Amino acid sequence: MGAIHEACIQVLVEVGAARLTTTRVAERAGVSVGTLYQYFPNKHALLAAVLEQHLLRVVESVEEACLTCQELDVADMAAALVAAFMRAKFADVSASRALYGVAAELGGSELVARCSDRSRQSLSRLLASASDRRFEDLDTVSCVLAGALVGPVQGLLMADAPAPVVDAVHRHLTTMAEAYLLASSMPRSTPSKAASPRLKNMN
Amino acid sequence: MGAIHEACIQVLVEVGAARLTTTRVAERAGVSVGTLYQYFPNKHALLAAVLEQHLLRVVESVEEACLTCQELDVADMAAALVAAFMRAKFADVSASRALYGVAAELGGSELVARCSDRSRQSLSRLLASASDRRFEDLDTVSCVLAGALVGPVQGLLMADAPAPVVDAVHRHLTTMAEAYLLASSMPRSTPSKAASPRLKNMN
Amino acid sequence: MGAIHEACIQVLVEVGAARLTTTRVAERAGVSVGTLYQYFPNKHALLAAVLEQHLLRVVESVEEACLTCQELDVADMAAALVAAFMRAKFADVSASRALYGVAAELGGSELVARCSDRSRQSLSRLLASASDRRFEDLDTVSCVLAGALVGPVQGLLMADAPAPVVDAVHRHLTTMAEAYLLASSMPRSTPSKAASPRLKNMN
Amino acid sequence: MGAIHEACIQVLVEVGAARLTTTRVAERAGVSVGTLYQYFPNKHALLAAVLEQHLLRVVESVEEACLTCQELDVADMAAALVAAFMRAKFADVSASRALYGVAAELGGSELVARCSDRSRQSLSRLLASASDRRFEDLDTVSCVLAGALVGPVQGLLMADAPAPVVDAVHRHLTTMAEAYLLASSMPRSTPSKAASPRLKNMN
DNA sequence: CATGAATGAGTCTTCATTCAT
DNA sequence: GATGAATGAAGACTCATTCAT
Repeated sequence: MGAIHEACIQVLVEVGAARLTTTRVAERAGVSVGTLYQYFPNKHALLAAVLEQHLLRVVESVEEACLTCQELDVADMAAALVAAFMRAKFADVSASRALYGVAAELGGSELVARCSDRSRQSLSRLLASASDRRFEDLDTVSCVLAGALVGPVQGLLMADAPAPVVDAVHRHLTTMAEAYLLASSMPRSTPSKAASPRLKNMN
Repeated sequence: MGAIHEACIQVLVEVGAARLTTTRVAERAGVSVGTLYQYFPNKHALLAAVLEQHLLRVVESVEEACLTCQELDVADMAAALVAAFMRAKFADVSASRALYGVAAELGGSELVARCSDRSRQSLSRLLASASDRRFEDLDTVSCVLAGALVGPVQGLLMADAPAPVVDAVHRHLTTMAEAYLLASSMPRSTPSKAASPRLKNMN
Repeated sequence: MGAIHEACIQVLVEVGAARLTTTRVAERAGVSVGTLYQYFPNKHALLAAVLEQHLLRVVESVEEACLTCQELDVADMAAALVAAFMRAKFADVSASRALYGVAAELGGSELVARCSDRSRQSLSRLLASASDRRFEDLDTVSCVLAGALVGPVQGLLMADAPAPVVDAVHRHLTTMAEAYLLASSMPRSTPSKAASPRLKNMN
Repeated sequence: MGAIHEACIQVLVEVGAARLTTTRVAERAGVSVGTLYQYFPNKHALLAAVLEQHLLRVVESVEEACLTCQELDVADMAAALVAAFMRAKFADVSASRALYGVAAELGGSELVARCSDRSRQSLSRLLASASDRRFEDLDTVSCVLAGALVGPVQGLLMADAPAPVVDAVHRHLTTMAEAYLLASSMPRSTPSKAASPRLKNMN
């Protein structure tokens, strides 16, 4: 079963979602089609299972980072979040790339929606605990932040960007996340710390 | 033929990329399959053409905004850019949504890459002309910025978000773009100087 | 289309309903599977169409006989009915035999029910018009009569009975139909004709 | 195994012959497929066994009735015969209905033929012993009579007829059988003579 | 003996593409 | 140029049967 799962990813990476056939996956897994269908009721379920695992891995990585950074300041949160997200996405680049197509194909499936939601909720919780700042519209912020990470990373994956570029983008995403979080929040009544907000006010 | 093109989008919207067939498109366009094949060598070409038009529309909208904002300050650029991008993407929501799947399917096609590149170049040119700021790593900034807009917008489209949410995100994206551009650049020493930007224009 | 229809019957005759495949039918018809599916939405529809034609042929033959014998006496009706039914069933023995399996497979389909009904109604109308007799429970009589013809004929078909046997059964069925009709009815008030009824009374 | 046998009938009743699978039968019987194949060499054998049992039950019921009515008069024979046949067929209506499809599928199998033959022979022997009448063409009569009972009963089963209809048909079948037997025979000259029937018994 | 996972040939069905009219 | 019937390769899925445990 794990073999089929793995084979599915390999086929996805090699020929893409459009040319993936159950027979090919079975062959690659070293089993017969019949066996494949003993574990997955149909092709769609197979793809969904594979996609789910991938999405969950990323979501869990994000959730974990969120829990770890609880109550830190916004800058630390931004850095940890970006790092966790990229680590998860780049853990298996080719799989991430291949599954992008699957996610699109499975379109409006609640699977994708569910994972997005989980991430956003973790994010909202995290931001609400920020030591230095207070957010008005938590849901919008977390939704925009999540999207703003996903977009560029997707771009890197699709373009098969080389490591230096990935690193540069990583740094920029951190900068952006921090800047955005500061810009979309107000300072908490804690002591003397109005430097960066003041900067913001000037724009 | 425009009718076929239009029909293709309609079918895409109604049944999705997976269930789109050349016959269905032809029927919807009020012509025969044979005629369809007179204008497009194969299904792939048809989809590519439709996708290209869509992407070009967005790219051109962005390029136009870039030209218009040349030499303004970063804050104005951010606002104009986000507005132009969202206007283009939300001009035909269902088409945008439907074509998302097509873009994924056509995967690494150079079509998508080409459009991304064009946008990034426009963006780079634009940012280089900013009256108040100077960027070190223009390419990374424009690439990250572009991705950071695409991501959240994609999310809105897939979730079929209602107008108020779209507006909220629009505002946040503007905030984010501005904050990011400021955070990733340094203040220009001399106020009114448009020499290097002007040079840029000439390329 | 007629070719496919015909081919379907041939395949049915040669390999039986269980081993009939759409590909085989198409091959036999000298067309491709695709063509077959242009005329019949699926295998079931094809079989249903073939069965329907067969059943309709028989039903129409019976209906015609019923119309022709209107208002004759019961004995003549019985003879004509049996003759019409057998003629129709034995017009294409192998097809009749082959379609028996199809009818069973398509089981409770309203197709079979509809045809049975049509026959029974014709029969009821016919019997109601008998010049010499009056029936109390027309529906039961026609239903039993129809079944009593179908049963033995089915037996002949399945056993591939030789002509002499068929003829003998034909004669017996006529005898039986006549005897049954007389036994299940009462004489009409018309003049002096009480011979056969009297026989009935004695049983 | 009886459990498998029984399970087979249940599956037949519930999902029909077309959707019957060996696995489903095994599951229903509470054993594994492997075990099923220990008792039946293949699916066909299983179905044949089940069908055979059913047919034999009916045949034996008829044979028993035939033995019991030996040397009675034709009217009593008809009544007893019809009653025995219907009792057997309606003992398990759903099973009878389900097995109809199996019988058709197993088509020209000698199984069906063998059972028909046994019934016809019993019937012939019975009729030969009739105290009041003498038949010329015993084989044709019994074959026609058997068929004339099977046909209407099959119709009732397929239509899932309600009890009153079944009763009405029962009565009509009795009338018909009696009428037919009288019409296809000649009166015996000597009343009490059981020589030839007795001879028949010895064969 | 029982088990049930594995097998893979065999079915139905779809659809991009062609080409004679 | 337009048409749309014909094509047939390809794919999803089923299920009778086997055999190692």
